Amino acid sequence: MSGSAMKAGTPARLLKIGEVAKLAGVGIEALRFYERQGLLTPSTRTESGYRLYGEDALEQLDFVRRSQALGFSLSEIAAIVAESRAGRKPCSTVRDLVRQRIRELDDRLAELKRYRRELAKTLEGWESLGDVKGHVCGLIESTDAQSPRLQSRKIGRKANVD
Amino acid sequence: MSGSAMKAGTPARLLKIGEVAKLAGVGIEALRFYERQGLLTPSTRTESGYRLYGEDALEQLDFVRRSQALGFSLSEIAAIVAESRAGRKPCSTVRDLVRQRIRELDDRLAELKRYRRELAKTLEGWESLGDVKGHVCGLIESTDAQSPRLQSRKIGRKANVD
DNA sequence: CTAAACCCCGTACTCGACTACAGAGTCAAG
DNA sequence: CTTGACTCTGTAGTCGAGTACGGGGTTTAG
Repeated sequence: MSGSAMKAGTPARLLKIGEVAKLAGVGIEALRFYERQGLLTPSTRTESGYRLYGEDALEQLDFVRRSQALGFSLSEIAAIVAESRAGRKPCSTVRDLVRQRIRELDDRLAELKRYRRELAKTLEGWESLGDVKGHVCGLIESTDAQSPRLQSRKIGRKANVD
Repeated sequence: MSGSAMKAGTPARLLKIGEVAKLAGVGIEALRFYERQGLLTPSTRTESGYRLYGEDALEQLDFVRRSQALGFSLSEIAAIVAESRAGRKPCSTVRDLVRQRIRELDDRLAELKRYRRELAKTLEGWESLGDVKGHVCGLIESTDAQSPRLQSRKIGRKANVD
């Protein structure tokens, strides 16, 4: 990621929050927010209280972003980070987390595929049908005879634990 | 779902909110909420104001639930419902919506698959590596040399429109 | 030296999809 | 007739991941 060209000459320059934000492509407020969540602590502060981040902050941020993308919530990420910072190997914890996430991912993948198929089928149906008016075009009903009883209504992630 | 066995003898019996809730497996509050959102209006009210739903309410709810599962937001669904109730064929609108959703779905599917692969790879790496402590186990970094630069950081659905 | 640009903190707001609660009225069984 | 289950309205709270704002202090370029 274009970051291996500088190695000598830069003795871990400290960045102010705005620079980090710009470099990482996140908002300043997000950085402060991450700090509150224990996700990314500036390595120092100036006399006057300005946050100063080491360049590793960018890596850390990347870690956060990528973990997020992989389906972890900020609090999970925070937990991992905390573990790791406590010197304890977060590996087993993290591994469990990851295993679980993989399982969830598989489920969601399957679901999404099913939905995709349904949508496509529905669409086809309409296309060949011309315009029936009124009634909602039978959007979903009867595309599938087995009523797949969707269990994760919350398509976003992680149905709320009832 | 098991609803074609009653056809004669039941002159579209009216259901009270609690019955609908039970039959549909949603909370009463959710039904009232849906009503506020224009998603499901009871067909009548009693003198005293009790909501009375026809049996089609169950179908409608199913429609809502399934549309949701297919990735539509409640407001999109409401729009569709409104269109259809206005007598105008929502089909073209809906078709566009659906086409778009399919595209989005494909993207998400691809993304998820990629993430899945990454996760699995990471996990493998750990498994073969034993426990390194400190540092976050290289959770993500360097699993993939091409830095897939994730564009939809918001994995939930529909990155906020910048 | 001054003004613009940057940064601080704390609080409050956003959005989506609900859920909870308070206080009051209604309905069916015993 | 009373009790308890059910329903009404309206407002408020939840969760996640931030964003926005107000009222300051600080740094830096000109």
